[in-house]
Amino acid sequence: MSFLSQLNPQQREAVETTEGPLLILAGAGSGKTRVITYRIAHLIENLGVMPESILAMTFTNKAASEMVERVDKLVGGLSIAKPVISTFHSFCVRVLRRDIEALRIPSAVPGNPPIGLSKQFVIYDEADQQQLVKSVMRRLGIDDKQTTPRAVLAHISWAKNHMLDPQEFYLQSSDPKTEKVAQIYAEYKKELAKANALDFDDLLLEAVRLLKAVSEVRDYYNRRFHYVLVDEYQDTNRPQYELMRLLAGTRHNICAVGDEDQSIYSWRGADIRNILEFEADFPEAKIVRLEQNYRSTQNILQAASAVVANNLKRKGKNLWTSRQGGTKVGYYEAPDGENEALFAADYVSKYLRESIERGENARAAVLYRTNSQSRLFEEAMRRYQLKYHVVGGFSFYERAEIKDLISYLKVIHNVDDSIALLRVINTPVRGIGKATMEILEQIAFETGASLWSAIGEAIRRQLLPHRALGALKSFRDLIEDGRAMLAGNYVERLERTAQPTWGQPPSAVQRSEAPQTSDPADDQIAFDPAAFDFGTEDNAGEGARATPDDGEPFRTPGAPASTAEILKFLIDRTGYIKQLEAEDTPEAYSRVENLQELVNAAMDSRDRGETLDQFLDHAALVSDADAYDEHAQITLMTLHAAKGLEFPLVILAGLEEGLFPHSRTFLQPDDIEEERRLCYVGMTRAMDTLILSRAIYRRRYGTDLPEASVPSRFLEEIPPQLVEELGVPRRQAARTRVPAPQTQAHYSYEDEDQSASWTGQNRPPAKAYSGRTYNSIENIAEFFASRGKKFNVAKLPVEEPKGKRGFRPGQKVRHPKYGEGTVYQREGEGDEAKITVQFPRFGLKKLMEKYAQLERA
DNA sequence: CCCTGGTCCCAACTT
DNA sequence: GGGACCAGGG
Repeated sequence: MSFLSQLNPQQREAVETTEGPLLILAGAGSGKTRVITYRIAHLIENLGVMPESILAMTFTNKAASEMVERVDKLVGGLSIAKPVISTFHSFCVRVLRRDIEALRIPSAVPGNPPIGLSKQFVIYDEADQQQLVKSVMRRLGIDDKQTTPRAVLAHISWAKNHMLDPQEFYLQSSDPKTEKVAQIYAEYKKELAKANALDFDDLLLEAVRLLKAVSEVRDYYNRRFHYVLVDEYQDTNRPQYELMRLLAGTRHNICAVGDEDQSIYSWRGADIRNILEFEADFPEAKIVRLEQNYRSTQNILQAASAVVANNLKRKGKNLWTSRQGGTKVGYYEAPDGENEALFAADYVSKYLRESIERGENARAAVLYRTNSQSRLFEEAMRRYQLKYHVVGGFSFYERAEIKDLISYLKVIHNVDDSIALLRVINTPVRGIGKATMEILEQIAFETGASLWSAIGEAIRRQLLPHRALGALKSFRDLIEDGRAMLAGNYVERLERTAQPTWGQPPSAVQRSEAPQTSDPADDQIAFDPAAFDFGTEDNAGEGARATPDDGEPFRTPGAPASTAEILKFLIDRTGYIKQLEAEDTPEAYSRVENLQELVNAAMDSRDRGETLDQFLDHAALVSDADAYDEHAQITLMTLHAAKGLEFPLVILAGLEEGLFPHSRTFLQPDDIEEERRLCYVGMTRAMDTLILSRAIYRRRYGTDLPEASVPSRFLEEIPPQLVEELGVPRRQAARTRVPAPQTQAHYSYEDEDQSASWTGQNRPPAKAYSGRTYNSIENIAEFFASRGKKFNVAKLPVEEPKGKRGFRPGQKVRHPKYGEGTVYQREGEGDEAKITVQFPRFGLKKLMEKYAQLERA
């Protein structure tokens, strides 16, 4: 009971109103998360509600895990049962994995399998979706120059977010272009079904459809969950809204928390009406407003409020803070983007140093509108030797090598996943080229089956040249072996096929054991937590592997192999890592490291007792925002990713018309309002200091000449008395000529006398990035690798060439095209021999000795 | 059949 | 700044 005394009267009212619909309008920094977690704790501790009958839904995994942690602190140790705190998407995946087969309908043809997805469905990410749309468009003969797959996908997603199926979408389309999109949408949907796959939007849609269509399933959840909380309610879309209503059942114990001023996801289908019309949906609803801000100073709050006050579509509120005054909002006008970034680095480093000296919370964030802005800030931070953390951009699971291996797992998990299959069928190359693939696709199309079936068909009916068939067979064997490992009958398969293809056969005692059925206790009493394992762990029932057994592939013979074991098998058998190591470039080694990291992730997953499909779900559902590290001193991220966070210092960069607000939003007044809310979100992240900045000249694409920018309209919306201009007087900006592209020296502060400017004494070190001099070739390669660039370091000649006819390093040779050169290196033997030759005019060339018509010179 | 280099075209936010 | 695609050489 004691923790309730830590709340203000409004917060307390929100916490103690447990029955019936409740809308909590929580202004920025008003203690929203605190209210949600205390409310859960109150239900459990004071009212004796069973934890597992509480469901809280958030948007990001990060928000969910923070909530879990905080609830744990409040009621920790009280009970093993836990409330279910999950993202919408993860929740839906769990619901679907359990019961999606209830949506199946029997086939019209007796004996045929039922129509509809199986529990083994896979989740398609954006890249997968694009591939699929592209192939559909190709087949329909639609020119992808005029209508890009990207644009089509955006339309499809829009339709899904508004719960329109292809027919409905077609009926409402008014122009030929949209009609075409509807046609693609219909085909796309069929293809997904064929692949036993769902895209992100489907996860929500299908869960809603399931709950609507199957009353047993709905009843199950209604018996199970008595209290439902929804976080970030302003950002829910139509399917999420319906899901919430379905889960609320007849009890209507629904608690929605949100702030209409922070609605920033309308492009994802978020419907601000959900929050504005909550009372209409639930007439008996109670509304509590949290208007005391505990985060920001008065100056910051006033400035932010003044901006958002220009919006028409809002309920309006009066946020107040007891933190009177505070430093003014800073505004810095940089001559260009590079300077803006250097200013930020300079300011942050000074700020952090001073904070640390005063023993204060030393954390800062640079926020921007678009991910591509991060590059300049990263470079500036490195120049100042500051450690920073970037949220977003390229995520781990988007790396090519990671996607390759994940795709292998996907195919093993579900052979009909044609998109994954396409990705790996010739990766690493095994001689399955374009011609072969065209025939396979033809077969698949004609038989109406997946590519996998087409492979079987092609082999059975000998529809391809010998060599292609061989390659296909070896691919099929690889996948079948993986599947056998997964099913736990690898040994049987080995004995049956009598050709051990991989390493040494596991020293296993053969045991015929059916692949574990995932959930034998499907229909249990409503509140057995084990029956519905939403928790973070505790799947550790019957099927779980024993202790970790790194090193040896099989400790439990005959049992299904873990994801990690299958991964190791794949890496070994495909020679993926070996091939990378042979490349012998910094980039290749960093890929190897990534793969090792993937195996580690799989081991962690196994230790949590997860199965392959759970591992794949995780890989599909982790997001960039989840990579946020709260201990990092400096964080760079987009405004969207910053939602829900707070920092003592916030630098909000790129306040320019066209960038922020973004040019794509100019046409629609509603879109501009959303940009303004985004600005509000950004400004209210700041606790003590808020700096806004803008570049007078900005380069749009790497090489183009910089363009002059117009200050963002949001700047003018801030009352001038709250703002203080920082740094360089205007004359300096005027003096700045349009810089020639890529001339680093121009921006170094030593160039111009700016001792009186904002740079103060804290000059950037003269050395290049991270203070290292990159003078040797290895260093340069390392530098490029650290920036994700390709840079091949020629291997020093170490081996003695053995070939009798071969050319030796040092020899002079003549090439018909490149002229005379000197042999630098020789690799491989016989037909495989490659020699690297230094040509005076053309540089290093790696040539196949067999083909290149080299002569002695 | 694979690899490289050149060219074209794109570039908002994210579960 | 970079991904996708294509042509040409090995």
